[in-house]
Formats: sequence, C-alpha cells, structure tokens
Amino acid sequence: VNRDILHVDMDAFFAQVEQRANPALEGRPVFVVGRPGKARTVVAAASYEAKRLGVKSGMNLPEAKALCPAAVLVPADTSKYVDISERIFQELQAFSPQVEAASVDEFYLDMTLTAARWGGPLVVARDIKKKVLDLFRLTCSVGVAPNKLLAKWAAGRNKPDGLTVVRPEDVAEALERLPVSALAGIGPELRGTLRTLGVLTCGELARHSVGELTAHFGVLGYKLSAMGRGEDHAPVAFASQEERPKSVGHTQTLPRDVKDAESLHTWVFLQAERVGARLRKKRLAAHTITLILRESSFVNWSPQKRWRLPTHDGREIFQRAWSLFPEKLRGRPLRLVGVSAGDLVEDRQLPLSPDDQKQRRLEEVKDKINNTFGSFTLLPARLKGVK
DNA sequence: TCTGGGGTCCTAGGACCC
DNA sequence: TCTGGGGTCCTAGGACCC
Repeated sequence: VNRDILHVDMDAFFAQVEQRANPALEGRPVFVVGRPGKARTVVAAASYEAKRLGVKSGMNLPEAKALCPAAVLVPADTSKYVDISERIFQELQAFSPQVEAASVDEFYLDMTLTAARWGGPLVVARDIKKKVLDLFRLTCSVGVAPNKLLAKWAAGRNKPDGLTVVRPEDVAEALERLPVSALAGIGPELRGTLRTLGVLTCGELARHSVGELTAHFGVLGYKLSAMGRGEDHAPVAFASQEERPKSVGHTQTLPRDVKDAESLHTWVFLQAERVGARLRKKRLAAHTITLILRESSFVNWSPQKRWRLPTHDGREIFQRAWSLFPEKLRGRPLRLVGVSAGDLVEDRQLPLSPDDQKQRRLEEVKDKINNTFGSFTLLPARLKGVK
C-alpha cells in the first residue's frame, strides 16, 4: 500500500520563467499579473524576492505593492508557461511512464516499480532537480512519500529548491501537530467546520469519530479521516492515457460593473468567441454551455444546459449562453462574466448543414490568421473597441 | 483604488425509465 | 385505498487547487 511517489512542484513558476527570459529581472522582486496597469488585477505569481516580503498569489495589486513597492510588473504569457510545462512533462517521462501533470507547474511520478533501476527514489528526485535546472535553468521542489497526499505536502515543506522525504514510519509523528489546512484538499471552509468540532490538527482528525465526521460531511467524512492519518490511495495516471480536457472556459472581471444589456451582450459574446476559438484549435466541440456571472456583491451564478448537438462556433456558443441568462439578474450590476464549454467531444464528425459548412470554412481562415498574428486580429465587428 | 482566471471534483435533487 | 427501488441523465452550485 506504500508506494514511492514523487511530487515535483516548480518554484514560483511564472515568475521564474520571466526572470530567466529577462536578465534585468534576476534577483529582483517580480509580479506576474494578468493585465498590468488595469483595475481589479491580482498577482498571478510573485518571485521569491517578493514572496519573502509577504506577497502571495491571488493578492490584489494595491496590497501587494504596499508590501513590496519595488516590484517589477510583468504581463503573464500563458502560452509560454504551458509550452515549458509540456517540455518538462516530456523530460519526466524518462524516469517513469507513470507521470501525471496535476497543473501547469506540478507533476506526480509513481516510481514504485521503476525507482530501483535508477538507484532509489531519492536519487531520482535529485536527478530530476538537476535535469530541470540544466535544461530549463529552473528550480523546483520535490517531495518523496508513500502517496500523493504526503508527497505534495512534503514538496511544500522546503521551498524553494527543496527536497523532502517522508518515510512511512515517520508519518504519524509528522502529522500529529500539523494543522489540517496544511493538507491539499482542506481549504478555509472545511477547516472552519472542523474547528467547530474541536479538530485543529491532523492528529486530532485521525482520532476523531468517523461517525461524527460523516454526520457533518457525508461521504467526505471518510476521506477526511483518512487524510488525518496521511492515507491516500489515489493512483498516479500514466502519461500515455492523456485525457481530453473536461471543460474549456473564459471568464473576465470587467473593468467596471456592468448592468445594461447591450454592454453585457458584448462582453459575453467576447468570451464565447474566445471559447469557440480554443475549442476549434483543440478540434473539440461542446454539448454543455455554462454562463458564468458574478454580481457586484460577489454572488455567483452558473446556469448551464446540455444540447444534443455539440458546437464550437462562437456565435452558436453565444446564443446558447445568452439563452441561460437569469431573469432575476436583468438590470443588476455584474462584475464578471464568463462562458464555459463542457461535455466535450472530438469535432471530426460534427453534422453540418451547407450553410454551416460555409461558415466553418470562413472560421478556419479566420482562426488561421488569428493563430498567426495573435488572438483577435480578426473578430466580429461588434467587438471592435472592446478588447 | 479590496478580492483573477484557469480548471477539477463532488453532492444533491428531480426527471425519467424499467 | 396506494404508491418500491435501482440506474442514469440533467442541472445547480459549492469547495478546492494553482
């Protein structure tokens, strides 16, 4: 039941990539942000020079600047990070076929059957760190443990550039006084409810009555109890069974709250066009469309519907999304709009009417131009001046 | 000039079918 | 003069992650 699991966690990934790409940023505090200079923007990633001053991912810009006035703001270049992430993933496959990308900057490897060939999991961990540094000039932190839950926790213990091993015989003692929220999967809500039960640490969670946990959390109670003991049976996927994404979406916090239907229409249309373009690029189409809305009060809405015919056409996605707009919200100020496409299928066999086929060829030409010259070089007339 | 944007997973309840 | 139970699909929405 104990495996040799490695968690590879890139250190301040976006910020580090930007520092390597621009020597002027080396050694300086860097904020990678979505839209520099715009209202309502947050820090997507902070370099360690800024993190040491207390800046965290997700922090709003005024707060982050107050902590670190010297920071250099760099706009996020997501496709660059995705590209490097994919190349790291390729390199990791040399160590084990059982390697999984948990996010753009995190990977799990199951070395149970393969570590011996390389001299054991600790040697593998060192080799991986060296390889990532040599090939990409990037540091990462690695955790070695009997399962994914503990490997992820271990990787976070000595950041940046860390290497932490958790042996099975040390688990109980290591978790005894650990706050429950130190484990991935226990966020603010669960932590709060657990506190009302008198459970603050993993040790207390492990000893708590499973009956009471399931009474409060349902089936999640069993999982929480296991987490308190540091148990986790989730397998690491194989690189060969790479799955198609489950959803593709775009949301945007608007420069200022919007309540008139005309502007709203335009903003939702922009998100729908973005989603359509990405679906077509991936050769996917969606059965389910979700309209995502956030009121200025931060109340969220996400009406969704499944259609029998999948689509990847921006206009059609917009029509479907717009049809979901809740009556109750008409005229109420909204701060965020988004469109998400789910229930995805490959688009090869999309049934198309002759009109659709003409439209499809037009879209393909448009996509080609946009893919070559940048997104939204060509876009519907109604979006002019919006983006 | 408070609180981003990309996702995954899970639960619950109702409709519907057998 | 009485309405079970299992399976699946659909939708809403929350929690959590980086």
